[in-house]
Amino acid sequence: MLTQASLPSNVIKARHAGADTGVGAIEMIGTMMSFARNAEIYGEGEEVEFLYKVISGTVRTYKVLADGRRQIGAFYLAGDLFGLEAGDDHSFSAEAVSDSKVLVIKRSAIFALAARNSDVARQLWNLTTRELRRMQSHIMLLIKSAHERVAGFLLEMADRSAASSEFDLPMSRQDIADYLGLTIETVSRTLTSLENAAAISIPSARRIVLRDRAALSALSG
Amino acid sequence: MLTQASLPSNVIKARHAGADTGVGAIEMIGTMMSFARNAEIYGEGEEVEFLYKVISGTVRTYKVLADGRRQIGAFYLAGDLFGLEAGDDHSFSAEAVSDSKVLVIKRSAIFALAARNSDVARQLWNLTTRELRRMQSHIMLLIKSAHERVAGFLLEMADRSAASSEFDLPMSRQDIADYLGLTIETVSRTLTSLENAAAISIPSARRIVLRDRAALSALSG
DNA sequence: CGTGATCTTGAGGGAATTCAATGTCGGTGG
DNA sequence: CCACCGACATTGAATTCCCTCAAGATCACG
Repeated sequence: MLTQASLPSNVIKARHAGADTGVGAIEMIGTMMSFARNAEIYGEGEEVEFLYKVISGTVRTYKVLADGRRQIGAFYLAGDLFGLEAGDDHSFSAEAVSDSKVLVIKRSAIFALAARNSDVARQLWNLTTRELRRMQSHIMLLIKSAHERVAGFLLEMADRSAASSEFDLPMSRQDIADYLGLTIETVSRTLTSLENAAAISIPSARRIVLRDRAALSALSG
Repeated sequence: MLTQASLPSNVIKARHAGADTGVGAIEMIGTMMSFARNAEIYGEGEEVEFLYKVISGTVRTYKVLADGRRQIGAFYLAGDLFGLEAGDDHSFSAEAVSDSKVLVIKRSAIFALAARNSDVARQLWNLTTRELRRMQSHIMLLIKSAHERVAGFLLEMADRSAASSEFDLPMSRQDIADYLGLTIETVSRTLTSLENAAAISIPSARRIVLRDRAALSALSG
């Protein structure tokens, strides 16, 4: 356990239920920070200094290619941990999709903790393997057709939301497009098409109701 | 499929230069096995029991969707480690692309070693982060155009080959297509087009000579 | 209400796929 | 030795899917 003296004055000792995410003690020490919509949390190329936990809101990680194309690597919802990357520097940038509260934990504190506490080490490992699985399913999405990608994305978001058959999309169509490797128009048209096929309904642009999960699953390849 | 019974009698204590791959002691104990072209090394859904090091030949990991589409997750060349996955079960299958020799190491032996030897633990971590980076760049490939994917793939293979400007492709066009999320025809056409553009030459189907690496880089997005 | 941002819809074109045929290479048996 | 065969690769033609460019529609917010 770290001593009070070793921490900045504004540290909050926040206690959260860790069982749901399986990460326990890691997030028990950190600083709460707020980020406005579209605010940068960290930038590509910066040193990896912190681990982050989304308390409220949504975060996206992304990379911009030389020609301006943007690829979104992941969306992180409330409860998700992010910021742990391969190597010492961030290969992605992170931004708040909507106004967000994020618990910021010093990486060095975690690694110090992990060295002495095998439970923490295992939690770090769990976090990493979860990230690996996430990337694998992202790859499986990206090889599919537009309909399959969008259907798969909706199912993923539904699984990650509390109420699994009805939820709000925190991100714009552009964000979804950049996550799925499609254009904004294709995303929009595909959503409309899924609605016409009675697989979903879209009471408002950001609200999704799953009407026929089986049809969506079949569509998602 | 491997059985535990096949291991004890013929264990080889193999010593390899570990500096190049940064994995040192991990591969010092294991069993050498040979796999014929297209032979299965492990199957999707099987328990993760071993870690593997390619000694010679090439290995592919892949997943087959319900409708028969195959996605190749990665190619592993001589010197590469593979088989370490998120979770207790393999989410991909692994096959020999060409006749291959593979060093098979018990997972439990490695983890036992890692528990006592922090150097081994760090090597395991390095292996994992390398896998994360590989997946990230795979994702970045998959959002691009066919020309960019193929150009990027060739550059990747060149970097991983000894002679970086001229090399043999161990895998078929179908393998490349399934790795890049394209059809075999598109891969073939794109290679021909790159040759016509004087970026590469293809003395034989499996042989690639990089003629204009700058052009390829530009093409690869 | 206006104004800008976001989203949807339409028309047309281009890129990749599909279906089909031909070409090439390595191995095997006559 | 070489002719044949099967596997692999290339090429062609037509189609489909997604993108681009463009115009409206809707929504959030001052």
